[in-house]
Amino acid sequence: MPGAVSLLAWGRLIDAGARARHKARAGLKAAGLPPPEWYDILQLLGRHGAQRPRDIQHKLGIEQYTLSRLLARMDQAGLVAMQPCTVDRRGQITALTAQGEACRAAMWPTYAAAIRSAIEARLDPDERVQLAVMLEKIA
Amino acid sequence: MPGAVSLLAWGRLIDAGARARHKARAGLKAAGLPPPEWYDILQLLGRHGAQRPRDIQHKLGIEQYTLSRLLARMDQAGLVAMQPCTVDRRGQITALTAQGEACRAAMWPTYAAAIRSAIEARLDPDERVQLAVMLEKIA
DNA sequence: GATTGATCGATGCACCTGCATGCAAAACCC
DNA sequence: GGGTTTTGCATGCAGGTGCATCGATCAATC
Repeated sequence: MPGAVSLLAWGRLIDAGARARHKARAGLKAAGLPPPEWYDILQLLGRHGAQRPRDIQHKLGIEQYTLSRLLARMDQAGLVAMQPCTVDRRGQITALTAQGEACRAAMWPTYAAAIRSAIEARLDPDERVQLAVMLEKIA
Repeated sequence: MPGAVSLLAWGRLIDAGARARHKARAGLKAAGLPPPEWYDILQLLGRHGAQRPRDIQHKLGIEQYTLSRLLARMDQAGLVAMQPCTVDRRGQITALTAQGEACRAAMWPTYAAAIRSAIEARLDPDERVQLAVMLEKIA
């Protein structure tokens, strides 16, 4: 049976995580922008170059079917482009389009605001470090 | 623009929260048990007695429409009973049934295991306190 | 180089959630 | 009291998620 402190930490972890995600999503939606997952993908493709769904899936920890449909929507929206993969004909190369990069850039201010209001507005610098350290052990 | 530590903390918060929730849900489902939200409601009704949806909603921070359907399913499953509210005929009193209490008890070991593996297996006691404190400031 | 098994990605289905709205009862206000 | 606003809960609809499974391709073993 978990101790009281563990229960407290658990409850707050679940709650804080849900709230944070929800707020970020709401802020983006209010600005007419896509959800946070899109940002993560756009960012990954921008930083690390075009890659296969499988790799994105592992790096971001998204379920296979979720990512598949996510990419389909983003492709539909013109933010990424799917190209046939020459070395493995099952796969596809998912590349960031110019429009995709523009979208990522457009999302950043709003996304960043959510992060600031969740983390920086409530924790001073050394508390942020503490939180990051504790959370690393959990994830 | 958020600092690097804030970004790190944010990412881990989102990730750890999602992972924790997902693991708890998966564990319960694997044991043929209802999802974690059900536990929270059953627990609340057990501890604090029968009450109206509105109160549950505020205490647990659930969206109104989510709770409405959640309670409908739990009622359907016989875990709670909806009784007309005498003091406000719009409302209903949601009460825990014996079957509901049994379900809550049956869920606890599995739920507790998820909490232990997420918190207690990875943090020693004073780290748990630190985490709880940091998360309180965020939530 | 053929068979067998594993991996990649898509998708049908059922369920769940978010949003907007509806209806009914209460609270407010003149 | 009569009309307006607010509150409590339910729900139709659109969209997202999880699960299982599929077709296609690759890899491994013989």
